[in-house]
Amino acid sequence: MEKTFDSKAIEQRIYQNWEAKGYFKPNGNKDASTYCIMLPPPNVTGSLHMGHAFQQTIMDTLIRYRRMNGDNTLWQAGTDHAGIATQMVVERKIAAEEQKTRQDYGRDAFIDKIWQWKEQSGGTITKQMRRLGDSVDWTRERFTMDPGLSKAVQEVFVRLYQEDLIYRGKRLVNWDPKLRTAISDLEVENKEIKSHMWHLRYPLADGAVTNEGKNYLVVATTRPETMLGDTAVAVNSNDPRYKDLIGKFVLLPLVDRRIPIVGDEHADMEKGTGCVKITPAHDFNDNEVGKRHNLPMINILTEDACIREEAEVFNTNGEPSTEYSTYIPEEYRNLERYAARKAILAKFEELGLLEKTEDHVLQQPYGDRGGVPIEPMLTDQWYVRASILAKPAIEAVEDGRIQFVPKAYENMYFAWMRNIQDWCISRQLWWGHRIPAWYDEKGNVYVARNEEEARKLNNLGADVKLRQDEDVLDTWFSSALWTFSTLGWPEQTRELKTFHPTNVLVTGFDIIFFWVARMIMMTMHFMKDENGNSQVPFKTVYVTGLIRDEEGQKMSKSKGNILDPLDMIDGISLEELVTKRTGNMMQPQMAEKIAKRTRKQFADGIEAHGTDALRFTLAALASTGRDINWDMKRLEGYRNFCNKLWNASRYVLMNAENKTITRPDAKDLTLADRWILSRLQIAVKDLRSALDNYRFDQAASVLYEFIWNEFCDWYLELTKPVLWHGSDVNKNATIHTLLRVLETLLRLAHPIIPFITEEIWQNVAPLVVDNFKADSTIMLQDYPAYEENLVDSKVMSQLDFIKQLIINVRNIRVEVQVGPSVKLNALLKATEEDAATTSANIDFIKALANLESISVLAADAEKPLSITKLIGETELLIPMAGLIDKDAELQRLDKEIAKLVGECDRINKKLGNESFVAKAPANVIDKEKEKLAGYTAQLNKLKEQYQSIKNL
RNA sequence: GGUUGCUUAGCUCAGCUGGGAGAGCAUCUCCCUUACAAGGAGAGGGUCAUAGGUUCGAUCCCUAUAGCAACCACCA
Repeated sequence: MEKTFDSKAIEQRIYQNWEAKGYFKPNGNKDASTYCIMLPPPNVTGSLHMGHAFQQTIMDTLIRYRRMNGDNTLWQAGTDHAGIATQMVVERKIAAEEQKTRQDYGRDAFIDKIWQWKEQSGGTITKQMRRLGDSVDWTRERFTMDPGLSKAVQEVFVRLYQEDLIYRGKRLVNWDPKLRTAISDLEVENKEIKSHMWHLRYPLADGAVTNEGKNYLVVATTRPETMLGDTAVAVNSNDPRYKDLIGKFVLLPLVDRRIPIVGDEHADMEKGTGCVKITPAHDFNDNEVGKRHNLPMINILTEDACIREEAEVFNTNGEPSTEYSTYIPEEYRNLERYAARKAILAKFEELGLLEKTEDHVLQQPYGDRGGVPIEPMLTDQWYVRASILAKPAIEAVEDGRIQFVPKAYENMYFAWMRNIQDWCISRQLWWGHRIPAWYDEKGNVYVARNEEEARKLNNLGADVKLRQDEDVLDTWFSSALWTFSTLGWPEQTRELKTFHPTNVLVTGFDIIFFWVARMIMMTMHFMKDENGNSQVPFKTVYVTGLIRDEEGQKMSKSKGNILDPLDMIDGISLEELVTKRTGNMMQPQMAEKIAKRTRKQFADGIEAHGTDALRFTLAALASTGRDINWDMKRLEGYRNFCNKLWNASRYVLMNAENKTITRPDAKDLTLADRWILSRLQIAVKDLRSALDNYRFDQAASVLYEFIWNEFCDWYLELTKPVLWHGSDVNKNATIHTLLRVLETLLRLAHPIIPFITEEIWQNVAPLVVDNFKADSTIMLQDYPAYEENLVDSKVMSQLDFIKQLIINVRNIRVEVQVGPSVKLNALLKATEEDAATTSANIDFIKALANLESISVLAADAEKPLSITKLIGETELLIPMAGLIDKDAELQRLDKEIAKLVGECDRINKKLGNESFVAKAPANVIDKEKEKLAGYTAQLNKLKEQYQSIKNL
């Protein structure tokens, strides 16, 4: 074996073997319990980021753990077509390479182009998942636009429509003028921007005047350009300044539109001027006001947010209306919205109608994909009546059929679900599931699984021309069906029956609303058990935090702080890293800054750490669902840990080499052997409990602690005296124990660090596993079970004493500055038990503490001048008359005595406190008393030592 | 504006139902000892954000404050 673990070469070889042998498939055991995790489908053309690596490490750990437990285990994987994101990528690509738009291509050709792109780049992320060691059943990989899944989407749409849970309507939606599509509320991000508040004068009509005698009202607005679509001015009905004007009219400047003054609670007397311009077609609040007052809606914008040549006028129900003129002054026509704003403000100024301009900070809604301000826009869209579907979905979490880990996220879920708005599911895109609705020439709509069915169901003859709805569905519509569509629904497949409901969903909190909530709603509506009760999609939602950079910043391309998990695994040179971070940027001006920072932070690039180190780090950081600030040091530490395990294994294998090792008699085991076997059981117990409770951080620390601090630091050292000087039976017993413990802990650690454990196991298992089969794999071995009867607490306390003894000798060496190579003589004034332990294990003690001799003094023996330490009630003495630095030793003892006196005082005070004695529980009082007794005994011995040294 | 979470060693974070705080990294000292210098043996380091309260006892429970973060809503 090499001195270090060559992760790159070994990992890929191992993974290929696993996959080729079909180890990732369910075992099909009908008697076993089933365990299923659905991979949140990543964007098919995307690539792996830290969040994926994090979540997948957790999923793979759970899956491997369950698989080793014998469960019939399925990790279902697949990818998402990611409608907007993918379409944008391809649009950018054809723009850059061919100077073409999707319209140049035409719908069908453009979609073909996307499919080509998908074929070409679609494998990236699944390849990366393989590098992570993900044990997903690749034979069942799915894609949201597969025929099967598309059928599920269609079926769900049609059924929901038939149940009146999907409807079409002309409503105000969040419109992305760059992508020219509607988006859902969730896809809107508010950004704080500096802008202005403009106060505009609207002249009163019919000679009306305000209380103050003015012949105009002043409205305050941040969006003056929308005034072209105003259909009212609202004032508060209780506002003494204006209430008399309610029912009168203003004459809207520029278009001379006579519009009413209405009284509405929306107008806040405290804010602005108290008068609000009402633009029902371009503002959500105004739209509500419009409904309350039966106001017409005037759409003045095109789908790319330019001023129309002619407005569209609708009545309050969205039907075309002639109540107002569609006239728009020529000077504003076709102006982009912000140019229009400028022009309109200029005109108001010119007319003397711009009363004032104030600085104003406002939250402006932006499309999360397009990155431009969204525009509330009056369009025909499809909606899901989410509030109805939400009801059972809320109940399922309330009554615990679905549990969130950490639980705190349930509140977030409830808050959103209890106030859920209808979900706009149509998108004016080309890439996605086309809406299965057809229109005849009169505009009647027919929803069906296909055109033929539409005709048949509605008795439409061949002479009726039908055209399919142009729009596609929101990507999240198909992802919402993920748990059952991937298993074959609407067919009643065996997989669906076996694996649904699934067990755990591992995902980020950022998509609880986008995905988790909608998945629960859709699944519970469509999936029923044999009794007709709703099935949940999963029983547990494990919510991870976000992985941020070392400064706590979100990782993003534009910030140039992205870390690629593959680079942590394989390493990357500085130049490549800089190129990667600065290449293909949306804002090239940032490139220099990013390059500079990257060069500073990663002066030597990134070293290869191996998959296992990355996975172990991610597990160790997975604590409470909090965000994680990524720390390269942590990764290095755990890479060292993997190396430690590797070298410990080398030690074990070197000692087992060319020897016939047989199962030893129990009596031939040394104390150290028996101790590590006990200690191993405790690790097994702790690790199982950590994994059962989704505490991957605890699992990692149990492994780290056991492997490094117990197995390597103590046990391996304790085996050396046996292997070098011990009897043959002891040697055999110790080597056997080394192999047995190593083999067990490899299985224990395998779910988190699969590669290194497999590689070592292949060498260790043949030496210790009964009936070892040549082509077996660690991933299908039994996960270690806790065996309580193997835990010997007496052995553990004996070894604990030995450890303390050795540590104290080492401490003395440092205190008196005697190097570790100098052999010392030690004496003990020991309790009967400690004396027995010492003499039975004298070789261990002598070897690890590097002692020439150690002997137990008789109870009444004179104590020679020594440096002395206390181990419980036993005194350790190192006679070293000439070596003692009297002052230093006295000082040290002083310090220790003072500390103990302090402790004793505190406890005495506590025990003297009447209310403490009266009210504290008995066991707490006993504990304090015990402590006091112990401290007092120690104190006395220390004082004795102090005296003897002082008398020197 | 509302909600939730966070504030513990220089850094990153654990700390289960209240009984005088732990890890890794970093720092300091000594050691290339036949598994490992990506190592070994030791050491130092904390008013548990602040102020009140409940309690015999508070890092933990309650209230308020400050700072940070996220989410939701809204600002015409």
